[in-house]
Amino acid sequence: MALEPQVKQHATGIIRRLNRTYPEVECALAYQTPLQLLVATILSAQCTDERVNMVTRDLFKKHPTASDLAALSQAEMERLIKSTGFFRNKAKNIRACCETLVRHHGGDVPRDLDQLVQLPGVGRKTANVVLGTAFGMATGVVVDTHVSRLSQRLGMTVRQDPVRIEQDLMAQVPRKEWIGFSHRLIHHGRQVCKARRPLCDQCSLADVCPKRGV
DNA sequence: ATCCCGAGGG
DNA sequence: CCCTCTGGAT
Repeated sequence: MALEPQVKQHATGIIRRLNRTYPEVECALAYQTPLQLLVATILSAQCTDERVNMVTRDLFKKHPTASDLAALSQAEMERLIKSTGFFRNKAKNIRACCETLVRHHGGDVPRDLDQLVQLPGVGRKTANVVLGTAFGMATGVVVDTHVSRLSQRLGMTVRQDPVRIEQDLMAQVPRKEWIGFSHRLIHHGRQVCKARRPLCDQCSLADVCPKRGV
């Protein structure tokens, strides 16, 4: 199914503006290894990145590797990550996830989307972040709450389902831009195109946005 | 569709 | 008080 030329032009204009506005932007989560990015991304569900970084700074200082993290008790892990919310599920998932990595992957993170998604607590969004950011292997566009909201406002999709949204975006955005596009949209969504009160008067995408001022 | 869940903004 | 924050599993 061929894409309308004007749809692709619309996307090109959005990408160009994002790249000019945020030439340096990258992943806002702090990490030193792929394993740490994986854990930080699991913690980032329904939580601000600043809070995740506060928690992981202490967590990774004493427990930097998968085997360190797998060795923590459920109660101790819960205590360390409590302020990120969903702490029971996240603690259980991180422990099981690290246990699996130690047992089946030598404590390393697999560079494979299908294997990543099988890990407890790891969905498509998390897997795309890790592969694209830590390994430089873009397997898709990262679709989180910000990317969903902004791609809808910008008229790049009318879907609600994250998988459908990702398909629409992958068709409009060149592969080499997938990860940068994701991070810039997320950054723009936090700073300007906010969920509650979007700052349309200071938005560098306003001239190509169907929803500007709404 | 629903649950998990703390923290901050308005 | 209500909404939102880089979701995932059931």
